[in-house]
Amino acid sequence: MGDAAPMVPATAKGEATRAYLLRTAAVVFAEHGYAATTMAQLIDACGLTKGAFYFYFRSKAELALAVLAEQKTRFLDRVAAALAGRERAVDELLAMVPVMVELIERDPAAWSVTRLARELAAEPELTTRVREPMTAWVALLAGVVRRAQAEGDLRAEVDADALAAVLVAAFDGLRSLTDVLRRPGASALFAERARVLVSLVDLALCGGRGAAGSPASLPGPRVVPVRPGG
Amino acid sequence: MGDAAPMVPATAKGEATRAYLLRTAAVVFAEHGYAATTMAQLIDACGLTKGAFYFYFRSKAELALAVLAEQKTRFLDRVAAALAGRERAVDELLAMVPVMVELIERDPAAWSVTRLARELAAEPELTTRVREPMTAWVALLAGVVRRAQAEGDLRAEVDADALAAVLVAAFDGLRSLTDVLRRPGASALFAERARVLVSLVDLALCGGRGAAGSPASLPGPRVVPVRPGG
Amino acid sequence: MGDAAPMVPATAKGEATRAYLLRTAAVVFAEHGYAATTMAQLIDACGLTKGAFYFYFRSKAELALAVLAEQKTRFLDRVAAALAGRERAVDELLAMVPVMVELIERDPAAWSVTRLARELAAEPELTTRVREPMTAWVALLAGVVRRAQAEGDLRAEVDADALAAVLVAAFDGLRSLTDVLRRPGASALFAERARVLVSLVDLALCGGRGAAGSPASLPGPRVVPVRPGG
Amino acid sequence: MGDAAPMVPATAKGEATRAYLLRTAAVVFAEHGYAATTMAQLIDACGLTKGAFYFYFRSKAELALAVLAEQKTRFLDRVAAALAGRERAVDELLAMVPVMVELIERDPAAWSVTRLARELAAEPELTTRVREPMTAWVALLAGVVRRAQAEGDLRAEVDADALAAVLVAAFDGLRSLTDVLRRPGASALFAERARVLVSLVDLALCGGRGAAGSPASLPGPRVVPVRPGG
DNA sequence: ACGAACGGGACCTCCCGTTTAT
DNA sequence: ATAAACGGGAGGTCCCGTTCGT
Repeated sequence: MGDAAPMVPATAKGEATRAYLLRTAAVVFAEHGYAATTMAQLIDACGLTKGAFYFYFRSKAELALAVLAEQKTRFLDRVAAALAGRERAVDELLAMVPVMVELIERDPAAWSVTRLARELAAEPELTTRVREPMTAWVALLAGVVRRAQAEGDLRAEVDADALAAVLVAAFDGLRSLTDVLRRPGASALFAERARVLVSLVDLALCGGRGAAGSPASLPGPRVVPVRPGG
Repeated sequence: MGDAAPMVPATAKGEATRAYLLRTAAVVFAEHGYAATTMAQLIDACGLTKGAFYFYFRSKAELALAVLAEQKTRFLDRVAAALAGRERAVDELLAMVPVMVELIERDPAAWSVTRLARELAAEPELTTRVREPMTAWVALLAGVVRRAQAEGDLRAEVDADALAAVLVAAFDGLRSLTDVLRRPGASALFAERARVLVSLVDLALCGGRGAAGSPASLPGPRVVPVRPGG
Repeated sequence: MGDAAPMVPATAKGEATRAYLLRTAAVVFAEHGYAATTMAQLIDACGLTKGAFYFYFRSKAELALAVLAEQKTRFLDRVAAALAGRERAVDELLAMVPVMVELIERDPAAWSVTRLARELAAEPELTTRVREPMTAWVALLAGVVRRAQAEGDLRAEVDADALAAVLVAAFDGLRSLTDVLRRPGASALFAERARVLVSLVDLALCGGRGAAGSPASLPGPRVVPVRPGG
Repeated sequence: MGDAAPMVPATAKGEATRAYLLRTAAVVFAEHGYAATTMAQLIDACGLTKGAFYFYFRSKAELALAVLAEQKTRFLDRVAAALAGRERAVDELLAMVPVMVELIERDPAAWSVTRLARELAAEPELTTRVREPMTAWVALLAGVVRRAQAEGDLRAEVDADALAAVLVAAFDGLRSLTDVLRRPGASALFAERARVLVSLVDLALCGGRGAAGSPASLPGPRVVPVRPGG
């Protein structure tokens, strides 16, 4: 979708190799970011030659862009799959964050997208091509929000786009903050804070529905943790 | 003494220059980030010479760290000043985000801190020195939250530290997202979304108090905008 | 593989180039020392490009270390070869210095090793890797001394290690002194003084055996020159 | 003596300061060598200002040259003083090395001269001015050797200049080697090896006289250590 | 004599994307 | 395709000797 990339190999094997490179590069980028990652590292990690590598991707930026695009689709799809089968949109909305947390825990490269996007956005000529993944996320969420509003499960006064943006941003910020303050148990911390975020939304806009049928006035224990570890 | 141990200027003039460099560098860093900022840029942005920089800061990293520290203090102080005089902690809490938004609009370098922190955190040896600004923010917020809880204006079940982290992260993420999606009117968008964030907290945990005396059940128009720009 | 881990060329041609670089660098280092030698010098001395060097050696220090190692082996081997076939260890010992003098005259880079070692030893992290060549020399000599003692040709009371160290040091010092006092005829001077050194050892510890069958009491003219050039 | 330096302060206080700077610089140079020593270090170590420092010495090279000259005189004088009062030249000769060892142990900067000389000799324009200290040493020794020969205590066939050069070179080489192989007990090792050097000379050319009246054929225990520490 | 700032050169390092032989 | 070599640019660091007010 909107690949815009040149050099798409014709053979099936070529396609497979390309996919492999993309996935491997995603991991390396996720670890060091765009600028700090060197072509040599990338090439090494993939185990092939400079020549071969440059056969698939014209340049570092080209590669990063491709990684971005692929990773976006991949993650979006997986989230959609995990969310499928829920009756009401509001349930999707509230389940989304935990699902994402779990996905990220299993595949840390998954959310590398935003980091890459941030770094690439700096170069003016790439800005446009980089917005996609972020806007896609916001759009996805906004759609869910709107459906929930239509179904009467979420206050109608809220601007769906704004709320979606806030949620994406908060999630990304949380990930980022946890990264900076990296220390033992960071992963658990991240998950817990993400839950706090969800419960904020739930309580404010959905009447505490997330708390499994409990009355809105008081958050259920699962949703708003009463002291971490307490 | 020779110039082996500059770093701490002896005269008032020196102090002034150092501060000037710090402020100028903050702006440049805020625009391009750490890695993408070149010493040359820094140098001619402030009109001094290479020597002057080397005189005050041993290295680019040293400079960035100093910017970080100064900016943190500066911003923290200004927010504290703007918040002073409020009777209840919950009012501080709810007012904080708008105050920060305003500060940032007036002085875009102010929030450059987190961007710098993120980039510097990548280098393992700096990680420790970089955590401070972020933790300082979280700690500040957590304090306010706890006071609001003690005063009975904010649900006691919420973990203050987690909530504080979520707020800081969300705010930062919002800023970041707005940056990536930079387009005309981004600033207004940022402000508006920040308000959405606040109202989430207000509605979820403070009973909609921020809505200037209006009953909790429905957000006042000022607080939760019904469609952006509408 | 990419160029992240060159250092060990895969092909014969690569091996040859590496060896060529090593030998060329040895000459340049021998002339100017480590610190005073610039990468640019090195690069155009061998006619290749910056990239080529970086391809084979991570850094200047790395290069110097490699030169050190190669030159040590090389020189050690050549001396060993030139000494082979002598019946008694004492003959090896006494022949060694002249042999080395000749080798150095033919290939001035050969003894650059010690100069490099001295300069590199200054940096604490290299000290360890730099000791090798020197200790190898001392060890080699000490071995010969011990064998000569065992064969009854050299006074047994002398500590072999100490004597070996003195000889290596004296030889190196001589070379160094001659360098500093560089002037026409320095090479001949060096050779002559080296002979004086040998004759000291011969007379003191081997009974003047070096003097080709002449009685110990008086040094033969070949061994202890009566006036230089006379 | 042959100071050749400009900027000789007229006042007594100026003279004193200059001397102080010279001595302090000698220590710093002794530790790091010429190239690795920075002006800032020097200035710092002396505790005064750049301006002040440059008032006394036009440049780093100028300073090093001055240090060289001063240190040479200083050391030469002290050795001469320590040697005075010996009846025969041969005794002076044999005592010289131990005396020097002791001096160096007490004042490590003393022998920094040769290191400085070596480094400075690299720059062609300084070569001439740098030879002095080394030649002075050789000349001093050669004089003693000649007197000993005249007094009949040292074989006459040996070329005095060559022998002197060998001794100076060997001593310096020993110092250098010990430096490179720096490890616990280096100082003691140096002293011991220096004794071995002396005994070589003694046995070869003076009939084992250093061994306090013992017959020439066998080195006395004090002179040629029978295994170190044994 | 001091602190500050100048001013510029040189060096090492790093890495990107290409090109050549084999 | 692989290893080797090209080719060049840019950035950070370092430091030297000078100069300006005070």
